[in-house]
Amino acid sequence: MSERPAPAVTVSELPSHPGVEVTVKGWLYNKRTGGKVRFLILRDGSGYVQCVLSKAEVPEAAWNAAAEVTQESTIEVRGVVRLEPRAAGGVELSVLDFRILDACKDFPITPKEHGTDFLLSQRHLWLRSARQVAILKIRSEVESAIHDFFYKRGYTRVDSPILTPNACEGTSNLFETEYTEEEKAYLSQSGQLYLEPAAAALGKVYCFGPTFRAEKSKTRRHLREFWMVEPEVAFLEIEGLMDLAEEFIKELTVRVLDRRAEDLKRLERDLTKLETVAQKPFPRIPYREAVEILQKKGFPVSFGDDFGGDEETALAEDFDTPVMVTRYPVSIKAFYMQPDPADPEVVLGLDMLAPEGYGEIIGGSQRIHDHDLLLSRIKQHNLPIEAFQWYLDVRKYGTFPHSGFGMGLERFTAWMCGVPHLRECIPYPRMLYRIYP
RNA sequence: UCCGCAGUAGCUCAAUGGUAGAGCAACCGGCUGUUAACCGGUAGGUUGUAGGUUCGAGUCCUACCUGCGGAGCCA
Repeated sequence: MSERPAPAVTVSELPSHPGVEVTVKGWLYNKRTGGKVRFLILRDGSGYVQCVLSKAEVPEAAWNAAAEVTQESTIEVRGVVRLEPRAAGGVELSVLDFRILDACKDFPITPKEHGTDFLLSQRHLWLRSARQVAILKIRSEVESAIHDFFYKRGYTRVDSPILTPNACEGTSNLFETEYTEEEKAYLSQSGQLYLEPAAAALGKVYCFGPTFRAEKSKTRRHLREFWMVEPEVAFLEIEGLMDLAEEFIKELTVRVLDRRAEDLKRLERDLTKLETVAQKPFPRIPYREAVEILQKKGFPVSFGDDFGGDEETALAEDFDTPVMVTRYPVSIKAFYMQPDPADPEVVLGLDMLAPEGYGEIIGGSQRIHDHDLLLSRIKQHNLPIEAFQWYLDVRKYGTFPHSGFGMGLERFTAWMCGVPHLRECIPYPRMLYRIYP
């Protein structure tokens, strides 16, 4: 490169430096070569810029390097920023000098179609592609928005343990690991039970971290390791919980629309579908009504049946916002959910179903706060009372009504992005029979 | 775990039971503005594995392996 100094900038900063000579470092995304003019598309993580080399205006070494450079080679470009309507993004670099920092040979992922098996085995390299970059940026935006949402409202983040001594809810399969020679430990499948005592200490709390489910699920809506955010609030009851969940989803959606519109466009997401979400109230349908709706649609369901994916989609398809289904039968929900005093066959719980077939993004409930009722539920579910003694203590020492929900980060992100499969919404997906890379 | 589908060049896919092919990537050459650029050329193969049927198997049969889609479960 020339000895002339030029400020180093990122691609995202280029539009604010028109006419200025700058240096950009990154990787070659694609190139198009001609006899007198050559185009190099540079990516640096912040964006993409087309670098234009004219044979007459660059050193011969730079001109030749532009012909040789291969996809994903590390490169350095010195050039003048020019506003150019012919270039994607509206800005390009008129190159003064160019050099290859490291020549990349045979990058496996070419700018053509690939199958998912191949791409997943190359996930560490797949991350570099434009679509994956956009999804990861949106995921990161959602994570920040989650923390901001709770911080603004006076919540304290309480990290729940990942190693736990037993099943939190006693139902799903857990990943088992050796804790000591005598004792097993299990990877957490929910922070909720640990958050309830924390709510007694801090009032409004939330946890946000990885969650593990060892079920042998093989669907687009499941991962074995995923991230879940779980608020838990003292003295909050079911109606307030529904308000919180709705406010939460709306705020996250608006945040993504405001700050990541460009990434959504790259994913060809229909923005109007997300804008609607922020503007309209979310319908709240009691389970008993939901059963009637499904029966009218021809589903053979009756009170006491749980809803599968098809039923969820059928319920959600009538609305262009998420819909909350509330007050499920006691028999199909977790042991800790508070029965409805007005209708003891159902619990004060909610599932929020996203539109466009994205399914359940939130599940939550008011928790049982009566010690003896919770104790009888633990017995009914054949759970070991000793293991839940500490959990019962929340009801023993100054009990209080409280509620919380869990939201799956990847499911929400998938819906925002309009991506059909969760595996693209986490950097390194862990799925049944796939843990590499 | 169950049901269904698939496995051919680095990648994406073709090939009636009868000589394994194309596009992209790679390599060589051409092109003054390209937008997954284009044009010409070169090279690239134990058709997932093992067995079977047949004069002859990528193709038909059996088993296994791997992956994909879905169910159950859930976020």
